[in-house]
Amino acid sequence: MMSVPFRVATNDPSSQTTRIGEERNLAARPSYLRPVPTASSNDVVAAELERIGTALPYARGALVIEEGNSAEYVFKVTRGALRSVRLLADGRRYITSFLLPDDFFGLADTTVYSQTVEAIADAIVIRYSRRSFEGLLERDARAGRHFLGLVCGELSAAQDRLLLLGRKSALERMAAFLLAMVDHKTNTSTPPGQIEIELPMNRSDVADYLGLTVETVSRLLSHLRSRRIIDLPTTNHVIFLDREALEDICAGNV
Amino acid sequence: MMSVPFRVATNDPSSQTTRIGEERNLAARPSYLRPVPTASSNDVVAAELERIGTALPYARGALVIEEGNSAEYVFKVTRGALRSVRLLADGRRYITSFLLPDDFFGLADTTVYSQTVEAIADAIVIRYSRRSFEGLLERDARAGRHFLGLVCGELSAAQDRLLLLGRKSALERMAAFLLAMVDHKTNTSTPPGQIEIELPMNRSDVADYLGLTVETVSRLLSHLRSRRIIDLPTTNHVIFLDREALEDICAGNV
DNA sequence: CGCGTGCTTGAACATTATCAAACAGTGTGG
DNA sequence: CCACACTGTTTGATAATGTTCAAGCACGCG
Repeated sequence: MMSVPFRVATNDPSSQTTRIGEERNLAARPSYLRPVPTASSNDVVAAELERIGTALPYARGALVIEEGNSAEYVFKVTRGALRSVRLLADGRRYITSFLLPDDFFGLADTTVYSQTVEAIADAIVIRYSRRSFEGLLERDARAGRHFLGLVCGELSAAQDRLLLLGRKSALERMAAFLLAMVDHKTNTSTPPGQIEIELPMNRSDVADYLGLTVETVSRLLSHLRSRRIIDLPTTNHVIFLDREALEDICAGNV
Repeated sequence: MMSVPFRVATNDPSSQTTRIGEERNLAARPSYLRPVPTASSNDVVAAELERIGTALPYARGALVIEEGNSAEYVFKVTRGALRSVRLLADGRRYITSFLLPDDFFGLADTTVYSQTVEAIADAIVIRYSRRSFEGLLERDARAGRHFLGLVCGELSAAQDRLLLLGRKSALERMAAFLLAMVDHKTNTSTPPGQIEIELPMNRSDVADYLGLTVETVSRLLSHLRSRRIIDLPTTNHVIFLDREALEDICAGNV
């Protein structure tokens, strides 16, 4: 019922094998040598992007972009996980989104970054200069449409989260979050009825994502465990014992 | 400090003079007769749009699009005001945005509308068939970039509202809302210190926009009035007596 | 004039935050 | 290798913010 509150992902499986600590410039051939586009829109855009991007590694905790800095680059996650953060003057924090492989970020900020992005696990991101990125959009109408589609998906996800924050209870938010997390892991074809995931973020991050406090998040998870809806063998390892119950909670059937 | 939580507006002053009850098809000349683009990007896109749009009037309370219906059209507000609504099964409601002149809507929904849009005042909207709209994007890279910019702006506004809903108090939300409303009215060049606006929406709409209840909204407005920060000569007429105080509240300085 | 809808105000209540303390896991240094 | 410190998590008690329920008010309309 709920759509996934994470940034939409593209479907190109260009799995980078770059290791942490290594840097690789993907801009190899000059533009006049690139092949004439023949494949599907997404493939062509992906190829164009690869030409102008640079893969960068970030260790857990590292700062990728900082709110207020000049928005010179656009990024795409290849590996790992990051968080996109907005801060208030008095220290209150809100996590706009968790960024996972194939998610873009920095796209919507045309002059200055409106949020800080930090790695919550060792990560690899591909960096594109905004100039070359805009050049791509200028030349290729398909690229524009492609990114329009991506940003529209993000907008739709953001609006789902507005409803979540504006009108749902703490327990409903938690259930929605867990379901979104597990649905994002559709690739892991585990047998139904015994699905499990490893959360890449800590309680504090979950709290700041759901607009709650760490204590409430902890209590809600304990509550779900006591109801045998989930299990928590370790802090970040969640086993889904009763997915339907979560969906009921999500739908408002306490 | 807060960015305006309304949809971004384009800058083309193509003020329609169509009256309520009238319908006008703007697609006059066939595409091969349209002039070669020479003006700025926005102007060209606006001209293209005018060619494929149909102006439609909606009376106060009328339904423009309904959540779940096939997303056949894209719209742009010309006159009046509308609300974009998401509903939960049990009746809880959230207002994603208020739509004012020059705002687009329906853009982000590619297959099915994800929200209901209703007129909260008599309104005129221009309707574009998605097919012709997509055709425009296909042909003209500038159109794609133009709308990418628009949707990015909306995304950024939505993220501001996520922070607002996730981390701000009721009073802070109210102050932010009032400031956003008054800033949206920058065209009315009233003398500083005595700015006033007429709210197009009722208390219930404000509540569903800020994630509060009608009673809380009412109490907050009374509170601000008793503090001589605003005045309310009639229910929807707000006079700003102390804008700085509102900005302080917004910034977290109670 | 009386009804209806939307707004305001009050009192009791619920949910979630805050404050506080204990606990678990991990890495460090003796 | 163990004790210690550090950070993140859990749990409990208390408090605050905002909701719910209830009643009265104001404005517009038949």
